[in-house]
Amino acid sequence: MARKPRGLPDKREGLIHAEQAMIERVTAVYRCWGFEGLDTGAVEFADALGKFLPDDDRPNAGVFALQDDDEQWLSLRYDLTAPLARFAAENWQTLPKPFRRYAAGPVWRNEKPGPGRFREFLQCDADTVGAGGAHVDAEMIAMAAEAMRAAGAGDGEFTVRVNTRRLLNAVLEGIGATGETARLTILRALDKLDKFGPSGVADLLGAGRMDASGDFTKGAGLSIDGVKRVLAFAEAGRATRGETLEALGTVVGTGEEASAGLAELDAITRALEAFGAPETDIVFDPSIVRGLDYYTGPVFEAVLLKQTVDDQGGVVQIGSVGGGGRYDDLVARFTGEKVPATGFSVGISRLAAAFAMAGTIGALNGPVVVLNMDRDDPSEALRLATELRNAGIRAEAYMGSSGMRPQMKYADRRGAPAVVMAGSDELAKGVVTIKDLKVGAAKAAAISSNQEYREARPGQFEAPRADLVARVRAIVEAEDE
RNA sequence: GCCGCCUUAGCUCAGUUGGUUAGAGCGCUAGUUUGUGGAACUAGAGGUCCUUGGUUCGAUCCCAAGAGGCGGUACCA
Repeated sequence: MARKPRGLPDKREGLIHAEQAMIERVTAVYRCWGFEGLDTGAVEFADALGKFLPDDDRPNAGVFALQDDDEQWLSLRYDLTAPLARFAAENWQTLPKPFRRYAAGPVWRNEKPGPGRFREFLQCDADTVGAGGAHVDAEMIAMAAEAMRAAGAGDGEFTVRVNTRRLLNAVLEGIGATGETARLTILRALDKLDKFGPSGVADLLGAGRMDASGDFTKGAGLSIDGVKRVLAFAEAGRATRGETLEALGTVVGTGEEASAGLAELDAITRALEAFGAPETDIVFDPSIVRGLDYYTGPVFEAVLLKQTVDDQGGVVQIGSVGGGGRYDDLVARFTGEKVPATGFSVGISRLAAAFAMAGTIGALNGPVVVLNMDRDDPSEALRLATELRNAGIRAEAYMGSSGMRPQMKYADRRGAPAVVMAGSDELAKGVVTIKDLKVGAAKAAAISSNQEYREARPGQFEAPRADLVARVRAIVEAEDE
């Protein structure tokens, strides 16, 4: 049976093109900000990828893993950050420091896929390794907003939301949540503010929450007062960065970690202003948590606000299309030496999927198709196609064995801007017949009877054989505008 | 992982109270038109009725298990 594992998408021309174009525009932004390219292999030793080592029971939980000849565990990379940490650790001596690189390529996660969620997808990252300080994070944040715009998100279609782990820690400390299990449960609940709203999050912080299928999720078991304080923090986001900072000041308390967190956001604000980052693109959002493990300071997330609808007409919440943050301990795992680092990643596949659902990915033009008018001897079609290609026009001679009508349908389905015909009639007259398919389709819309349609031959004309290239080029160039 | 729903043609779905050749619409391939995309008409191709086991004289239909799909939830480094 021909069947495809889900989450591993087949991509046709239009999507391939959209993703590649997006990668080119995003990496152009990264290069402009001074980052250099780095490619690493798709597979790493499993232990280089972090704590998610394959175990004997479930070697493929989360990551795709396999054993080498010598029985070492290898894994397909699940992001581009862990391989960077491995590379930086291995080559630290010889690298310019701080090391600033970008990378683009596929990553794999063995998780349940859904709309906009894949098991193989493209990411486009930029990271600065070996530099601490809020201005370095602010650079990532400002560049992230620019990258989102380069990727095709317009005014009001996205925001970059920023938070810091320090404030989260301060709040947890403030309500006396010291146990690791409780901390994780609270952070996970916070992260779902977007999804479930304040009352859903309150349930998760308290006793627990029942989902639509009747399944129950146990909550963090906080007191009423604890729930109130955590929610007050999560909902402290305001329209501007300054207002949010002010609101946060009243809910995070006066502890050391709280002050450090506020100072961090304040420093980021000042740097963002220096970078000229638009206030509308970047907000502080205390409910942003991100993944739980390797981030140590500021965390940020790019969210697509643009409304997307699937082919059944249902609204799809795409949500996060990029993320990043500071990870000061990742390189230390290899070298033992603490190396500060921060980075950002655009989820190219998810963004492209969102744009495809929003209908912003247009169909590409196909090649000019030269019809084969002589089943016994296709030479003339081959010659004409060659002549067009030599002139730099994308063209092919029809390679099938069908008659005229299927050949026209073929050209139509390929999105050909034009077809060229040269049968015995044309050869005798020293001409070629050229049909502009787009013009033809437009004219045909006004014709109802088939007989009239056939006689009118809309969009079609004869040209001297010598004018072939010039006449076809005019049609192709008109299409490209 | 857990919960719920689902699985018959490429797609959307009928249908058989368990009976011999399983249907429609759309799509596809072609013809009507030496040699013209859409429309119309005509013809054709395409199915282990998800799989395996059970019950039965007989299963696409009943029972069980499994796989796959969709949605929710958990996890998401």
